[in-house]
Amino acid sequence: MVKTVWIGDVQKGMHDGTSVELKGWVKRTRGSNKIRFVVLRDSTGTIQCVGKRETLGDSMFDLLKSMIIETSVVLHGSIRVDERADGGHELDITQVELVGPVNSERPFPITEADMLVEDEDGELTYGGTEHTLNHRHLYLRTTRATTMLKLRSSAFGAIHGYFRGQDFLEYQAPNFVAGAVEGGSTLFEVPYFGKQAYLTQSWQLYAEAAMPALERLYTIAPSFRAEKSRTRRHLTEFWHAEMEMAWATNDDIMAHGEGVVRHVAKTLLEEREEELTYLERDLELIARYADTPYPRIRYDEAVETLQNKGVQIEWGQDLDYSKEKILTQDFDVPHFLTHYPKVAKPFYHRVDPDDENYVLCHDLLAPEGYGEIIGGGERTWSEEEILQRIDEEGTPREPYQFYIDVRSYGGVPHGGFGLGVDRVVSWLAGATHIREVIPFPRTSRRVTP
RNA sequence: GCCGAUUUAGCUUAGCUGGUGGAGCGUGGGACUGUUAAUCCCAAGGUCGUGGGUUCGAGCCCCACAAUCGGCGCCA
Repeated sequence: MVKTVWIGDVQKGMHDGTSVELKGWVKRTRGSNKIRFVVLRDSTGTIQCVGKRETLGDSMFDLLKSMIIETSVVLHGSIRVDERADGGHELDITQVELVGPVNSERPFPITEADMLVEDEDGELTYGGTEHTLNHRHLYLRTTRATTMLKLRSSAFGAIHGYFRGQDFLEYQAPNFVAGAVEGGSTLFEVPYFGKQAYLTQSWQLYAEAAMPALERLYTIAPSFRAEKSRTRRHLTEFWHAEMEMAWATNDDIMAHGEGVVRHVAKTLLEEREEELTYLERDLELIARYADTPYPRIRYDEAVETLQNKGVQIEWGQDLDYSKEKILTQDFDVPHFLTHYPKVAKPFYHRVDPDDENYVLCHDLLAPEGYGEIIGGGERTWSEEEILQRIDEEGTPREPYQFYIDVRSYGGVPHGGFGLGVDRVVSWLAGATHIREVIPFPRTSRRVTP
């Protein structure tokens, strides 16, 4: 039963002239009553398989003819180099085994036409129709979806590789929580044995609790935010790569943020050149994201730049997406925005000791209009300061008692960041929408399938 | 929460000033071919999102509702 021959390897020339059995799914068929071409697909690629009536015999040839799109099959035969076949290799079929049939009255509902839908501006959109979203479980088999999932896998691997290579420990926090990290309005409420619980928005508060124990820690875990955002960069459930580090400054943390993003870009180039090429990504561009240092500018400079460009903005205002987009136009690699005004950020950000109007924080903005991919900074670490900041904001102390306690027993300077993994993949893949890079996207209007 | 748009066959769509709907893909049948999203012929498949209104007559005009999509705010 174990599969030993992979189509990707066949197309690399690893089985030329040998007899093999190929297991996979029918992607497409064409042919006549005498010769039949079956394009077979597996997770590693596609290959054209040829069957002739005169060699297969009538019953097996008719069986081959009955295999419609997405039928699962085992095809036996020999591999031959053939320029006429896409990919350069071909299987001469000698035996046909039907594994899982497809009922022709209910054929595979995703067709080529679904892949090539133009919006009003003539731009192609992918998998964004109601039909493809309703059939997401089947849409995943399409080349584009599979390609995205491969990039995603490599990105996850790269993040783990980066942090483990830097001696960070992987650490898990609960997903049921009692308090908010961000604003309370974006919490998903969950009934919890007669009490009110929420789905976590971030691993951070629990990571800070473990910071004095582990000192360098990270995770990749889902976070949940009940934002009714309707944009191409928002999900209600997204995968959050977060790190927390003791004895670290804002600059130290940014260095890791830059390090991990560049490492993801580098890994995709190494592991997924074929997929990036399929997506028509400019490999030199990705190489630049991997090799070039990311500039750091302060909030004040950003505001000044925007004002010089004639954008209406006042000091103290948060930088929304439209303004981020104008800023990113000046950069061809991601760049950091640092030192936001205290009034624009929540209590856990540490106030800059050099100027109490600012906090020691940073956002990393991706180019090409993809926007914020990292938010992080130094944490308010002394007990007095955290109590003062919580009270200032009018946030109740009670749900955060454990968070305050951490500071009562040997608090130290520390910080960390959260990275939107889906956003990073979306950006590096050049996706038209973030839902392209996650198998079952959760948005404000969809939880199914 | 705000703004805009869409809804016609399983899917993608065309539809003229209002006069009972065309195509491509897919599916079935046939022809033909070392085919490349094959090609050619034929067939099945539509209460035009739902409800109401205007009209002699509504896919098309008006109202309501629903679903979906796109953008903004907010964020990763």
